[in-house]
Amino acid sequence: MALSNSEEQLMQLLWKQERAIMKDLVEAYPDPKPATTTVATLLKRMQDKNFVDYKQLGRSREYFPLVKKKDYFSKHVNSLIKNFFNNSPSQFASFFTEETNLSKKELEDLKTLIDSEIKKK
Amino acid sequence: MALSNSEEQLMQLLWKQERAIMKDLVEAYPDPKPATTTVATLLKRMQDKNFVDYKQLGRSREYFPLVKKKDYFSKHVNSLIKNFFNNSPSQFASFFTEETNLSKKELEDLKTLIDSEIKKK
DNA sequence: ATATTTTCTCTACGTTTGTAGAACAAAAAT
DNA sequence: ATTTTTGTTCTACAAACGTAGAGAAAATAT
Repeated sequence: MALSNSEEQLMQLLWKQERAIMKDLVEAYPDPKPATTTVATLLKRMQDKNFVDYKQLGRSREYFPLVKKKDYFSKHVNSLIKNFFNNSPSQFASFFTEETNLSKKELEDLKTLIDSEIKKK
Repeated sequence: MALSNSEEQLMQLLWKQERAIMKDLVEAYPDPKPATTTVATLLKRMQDKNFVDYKQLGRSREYFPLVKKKDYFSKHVNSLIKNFFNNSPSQFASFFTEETNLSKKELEDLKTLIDSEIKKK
């Protein structure tokens, strides 16, 4: 099952911290910070969905992600591509290149990168 | 306000058809098709959210999107980039290039495309 | 003219989400 | 030892979602 929006937001914080106890997580929120119980509820639900787990550390729990950001992200992009671009990554790529405002330098870098990818093939 | 998942699915159908009456939309669904009332409800909610409008056409309504697929999509990508790549499109681009399995030809094409973007700057 | 089909609105209902209080346990501070 | 802080679970509750039936109006078919 997928993460809801507010769960995903919390997940971002957890990815950033790698492992964290409740307090750290609550503090990492921008103002207005949610109630601790809110975060607790979210963490619980995320455990049920198998996105996080924890290790009992003395009095409190150290939470950590069970899913890598990269993997999670990949799925997102893939479903975007699937839904919006007829499942064609290259169609997506060209759209992206035209629409996003990359600077000249960024474009050059990207080109270099693509070159090295081509070499790998 | 954003579209929910099932609303977005319907939106995809509408974008594909450009303008469509209820029946067309229901039929465009893959099996199992939802009840017409379900689609009607979704369309209503989408009107409230200002994503679609309709024109009375004889006995029935011809629905059409108020938001371009391109724009809608841009927002998605942008928020992805914001959330996952620290707001750096080029970081996203490199991730994308490495992770997606583009063929050699697709990569070449992309390179050409980037070149023409560079020229525009 | 009457029956049938199409479409729409209203209503509904179980589920998921966003948010948090109450209450309790354990640890830390005094 | 008593108070305070911290973290957790349970419970709650309104809003949003996914889905669709009932009923009415209008168009079409017979």
